Amino acid sequence: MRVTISDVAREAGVSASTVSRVIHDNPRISTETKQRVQSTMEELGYYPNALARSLANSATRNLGLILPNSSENLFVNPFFIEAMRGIGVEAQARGYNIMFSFSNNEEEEVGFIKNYIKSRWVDGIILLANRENDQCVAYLRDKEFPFVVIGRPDRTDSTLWVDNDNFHAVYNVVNMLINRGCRKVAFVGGPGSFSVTRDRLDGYRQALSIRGMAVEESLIGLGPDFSESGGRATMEAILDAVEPDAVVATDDHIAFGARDALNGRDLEDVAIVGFNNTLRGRYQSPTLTSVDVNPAELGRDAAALLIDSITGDETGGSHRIVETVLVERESTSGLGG
Amino acid sequence: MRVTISDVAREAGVSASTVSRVIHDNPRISTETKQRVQSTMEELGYYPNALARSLANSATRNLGLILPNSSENLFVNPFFIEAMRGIGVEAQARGYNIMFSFSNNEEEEVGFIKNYIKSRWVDGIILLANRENDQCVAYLRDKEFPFVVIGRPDRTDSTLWVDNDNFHAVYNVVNMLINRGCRKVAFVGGPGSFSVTRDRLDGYRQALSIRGMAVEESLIGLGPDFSESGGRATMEAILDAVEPDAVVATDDHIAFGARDALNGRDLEDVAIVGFNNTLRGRYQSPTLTSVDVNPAELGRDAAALLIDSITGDETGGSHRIVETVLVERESTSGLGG
DNA sequence: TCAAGTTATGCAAGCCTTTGCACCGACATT
DNA sequence: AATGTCGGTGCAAAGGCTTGCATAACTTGA
Repeated sequence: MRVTISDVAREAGVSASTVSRVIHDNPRISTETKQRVQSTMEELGYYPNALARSLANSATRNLGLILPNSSENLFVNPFFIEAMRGIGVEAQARGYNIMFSFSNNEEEEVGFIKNYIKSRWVDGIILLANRENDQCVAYLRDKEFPFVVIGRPDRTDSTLWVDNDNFHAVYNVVNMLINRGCRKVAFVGGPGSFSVTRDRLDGYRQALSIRGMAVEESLIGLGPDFSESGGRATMEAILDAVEPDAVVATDDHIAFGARDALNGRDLEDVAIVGFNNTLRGRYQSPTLTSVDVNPAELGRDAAALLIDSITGDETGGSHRIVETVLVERESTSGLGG
Repeated sequence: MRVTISDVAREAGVSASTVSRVIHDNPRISTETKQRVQSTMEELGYYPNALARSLANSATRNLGLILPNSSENLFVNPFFIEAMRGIGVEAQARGYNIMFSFSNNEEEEVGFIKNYIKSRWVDGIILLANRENDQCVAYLRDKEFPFVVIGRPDRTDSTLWVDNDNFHAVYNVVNMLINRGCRKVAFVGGPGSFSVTRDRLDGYRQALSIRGMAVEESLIGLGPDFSESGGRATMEAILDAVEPDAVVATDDHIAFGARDALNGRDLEDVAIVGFNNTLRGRYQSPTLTSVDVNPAELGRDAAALLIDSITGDETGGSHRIVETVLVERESTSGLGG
């Protein structure tokens, strides 16, 4: 039989409440009693039953993590595992456990969330997906259950979120390209329905404007997804109208597709910058300059924000912005300094 | 306030025990009562509290997943996320939740396991690491706590495990290489302390023997780790003694290192086969033939085995072997049919 | 010397379900 | 008519911890 709080109490000659207060370091316990109880706990090898504890104070110190549509090729990039690592490390450091679910569609995601909440397994939920008009967000908001979104949500009020400064990231990239002599920078994005795409496009436009360069709409293309084939098609469409000297793609896979299209027209010298710093970009020749969005940090901050909110610490605000890092490789090395 | 079992009981005019029995579909409840209670539950939106339930029957329907040393570059290959997906999908399908921890070293891993067990959060544990002489395994065995290992453990008695048939996988690869005309097949492995390395080496030796070819020890090299640099050094050492016409490496990264060494001596035509079917192998030119170890299946089987064991279903045996698949690409395309 | 504080601790209810055992009424049996 | 059987329910304990309130012993102050 397992040793319980009352075993400790009996052995130490006190009541269970006293033992409980010792565990929680309640100041109303005398030093002497505290020490006696502590050594008794040690002696008996007492370890609190988390279930009973959670039941008593309706808080589990568990967080639920909802991973998006698992079948997607999203898993080929290190974003998810890295984000999970960031979340895990932060949570562990603060005494929280993580439960995760893989879902195949939005409906399933909502189902998992519902189950987590109703069965009372978790104190808060982390969403690793940031679709527009997200049902999960809607549900959580409706239930007023603590949650945090990685990626900027549709409505930023009354929602915790963590994201990169996507505007600024692209702004800097475009600025760098202009500094190095590029004059016709194309933008190849993913779906415009994602805030990440819109923010990056805004950064692109702004950078050109600030430098007094006209924004040519024919240099801008948005694809149907974040895939290589989407990038290829989008790039082709741009190339039918105009010939750029540099391309900013909102994902490495899109960038590879774009490069394919460029190569098909013997435009091997066009500079390319991608996003997400994938392993493939690091190895496939020529290696790809890419913006690292720092997924581990995104995860860490998301967990921190959520835990703060659960514990009532609102000093951290409602969101965090994580720095991006431009990793330069061969795909931009042909440019001047 | 949340609706509890006694709310339902009161509303339906029965006792809480009856409601509980209805939930568990106890045959001793009359059909009439059952239906009345069910509609009352529906009406009130009752959802059982998992904590109270777990406390009452000392079973949580949670599984703990221990991920190995997170800082390792192991995460660059899709093995982990895929294995996690397999585990997650199987567990979910059977009504189990997964809790995970990232740890930095073996000691931390044991700490997490200890916490999971003592705080009673989980009913079983899945180890995604398979070191030799693993402290986690030792601890779990000592506590007689249900667990499963992905990768063959040191002692296979009284332990659940899931692995590939590594012997057979390499046996087949070597056989294929011989069939296509190779006569000097080198073996570049990771540390010999891992069973996976030893099994694969055995398969290599056996394949040669069966075909009546002598095993030249100078064609065999084991490296210090599973890294690219390790593979390079090991290959160099082999090349100092003999010139192979094909190489079997026990990991794609090792294979890339080996290729580097070969290229350094202008041996671009040597065929190479790796393991783990990494994304990099798929894209870095020339693309790499590799053995896919089917990590999602490994995860799925591990979860299934563990859950069976927890629920007392021993019919599935104590281990499962997952098929591997050879994915042929350019690195072996120069060979004859 | 007595009321009013303090300080240290215990009591018991509460968190929510599960389940062994007891019970009750109805019907069958002799 | 007395006894046995059995289907259908309820009681209450158990699972282990937390916490508001009560209480007892001691101080303090007037």
